[in-house]
This record gives sequence, C-alpha cells and structure tokens, in this order.
Amino acid sequence: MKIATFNVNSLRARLANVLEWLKSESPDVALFQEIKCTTAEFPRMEFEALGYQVEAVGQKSYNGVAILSKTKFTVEHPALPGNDADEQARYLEAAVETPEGSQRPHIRVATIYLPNGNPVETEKYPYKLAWMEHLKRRAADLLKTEEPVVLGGDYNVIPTDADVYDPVAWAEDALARPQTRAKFREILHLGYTDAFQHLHPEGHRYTFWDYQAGAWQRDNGLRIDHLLLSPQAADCLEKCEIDRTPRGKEKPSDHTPIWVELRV
DNA sequence: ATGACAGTTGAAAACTGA
Repeated sequence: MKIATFNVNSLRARLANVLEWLKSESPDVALFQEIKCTTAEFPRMEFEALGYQVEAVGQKSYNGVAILSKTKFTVEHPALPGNDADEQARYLEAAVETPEGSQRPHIRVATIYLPNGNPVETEKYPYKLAWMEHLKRRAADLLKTEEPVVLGGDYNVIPTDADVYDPVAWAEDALARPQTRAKFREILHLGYTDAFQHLHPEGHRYTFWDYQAGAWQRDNGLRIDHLLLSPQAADCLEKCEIDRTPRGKEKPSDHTPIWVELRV
C-alpha cells in the first residue's frame, strides 16, 4: 500500500495540481492538510471520479484535513481524542481496509496538521506544545492495539539540525526549538519510526520550501512533513520517498508530498 | 536589519503561515 501525505495549502487554489499528482502517483491512501475550506466546500466529486472514498474535516479559511482512500474506510475520530474541544480542524483518524490478500483486515491512519506555534512569545507556542502532548497520548493508546498505524502529516517540527538548511537561523523558531524537538522525540520513543529518517539517514532532504527569497531554487528547505509508523507498520516498510515534482510545477503548494510503501 | 510570497476574507488591508 502506498500512503502519501501532502500539505496542499488550500485545496481550492490547488485542485488542478493535486488532481494531476493523484493521477500520476496513484497513492492508495492520501492524507491532506491545510485544505482551507469547510467540510461542505470540499470538492469530493473530483476525487471520487478518480476512485477515492473521501472524508474531510474542514473549517472556514484555515486549517482543515482530509483522508482519501481507494479501499473503503471508516472514520474513527474526527478530532484528536482528549482534545475534542479544539476549534481548529487538525486531525482525522480512520481504519482503512487493506487490499485483497493482505495479512490484516485494515490499517489505521491519521492525517495531522500540527500547530505552527510562532510567534513563540504568544499563546500559540503553548497551544502547540499542548497539542503535541495530546498527540503523544493518542499515539501511546494506539500502540496498545498492536495494529499497523501510520501517523502522517505536517508536524511543523524540524527534528534535527540535519533537517533544515540553516540550523542557526532556525534555532529559536517554534519548529526547531529544543522543547519542540524533545516533545517530538517523546512520541518517537514510545516506539514509532520516522519512516523517512530511517531509510534516508543522510539528512538535508526537505518537504517544504518558502515561497520567498528563492528558497526552492536555492534548496533552502525544511523537513517538517513526516510519516510515523507503529512497530507493526514499520515491519512492513518497503520504501519512503519525498516527491519533489509537485513543488516545481506552476502555482505549487509550499510543501511537497512524501509517501511510504508498506507491504501489508 | 528588513522584506521578500501566497492564501483567505471581503472589498482595503489585515491576518496567517513556516
């Protein structure tokens, strides 16, 4: 199963790019973030026409996440458990049927849009850290199921200095500061595998490039979109790649997709 | 040192993002 995550930075502004990418790469499951539209406005028919079942949790103007799958799935949680009062649409979890002949009936996936947290001196940063603590608790609970679990999305976390073009410039940013990295490691240390880091430990491979200052052309990027795998999912890990192609197209998102291939 | 870019809302300029 090929499972991809993509922060699209507005689905309405990006629909043509996203459809082109889906037709080209045909992931079995696609996890979207920053759809920036309400659930009702989600252009589901365009995706259904490509053979996907679609579920979205959106809101006006900002945030919003979605799951698309070629196999059937059921929504398990439309918000982060333990944080259900969150007014921001940042989490959606589902049980996805595996293809015919698989060892297991389903895998569990979540699409995650973790708060940015800047500026750090405002309430935005404690909101980010609290959100990460809720995510850690959910991640711990999911381990008890002993299912293959894929927690994918825009984490807004630069895990190490090898994941940013200029570590000094970013050291105090909400995406890189020590408290952020420590909380991210706490999730990993529960027993999750950062799929890309595991297969590509060389570093300096990015999933985001700012629109400004020629960041894309200079490869001034960040690795902030991640696919975290439970042990049972990591057992199945075949490949994990960043697909830079969509970032080089006209009117791109500032993020590009990253995907895993799991032999389930 | 600062701003640079792109999206949303809503009709100009403010807000958000990473």
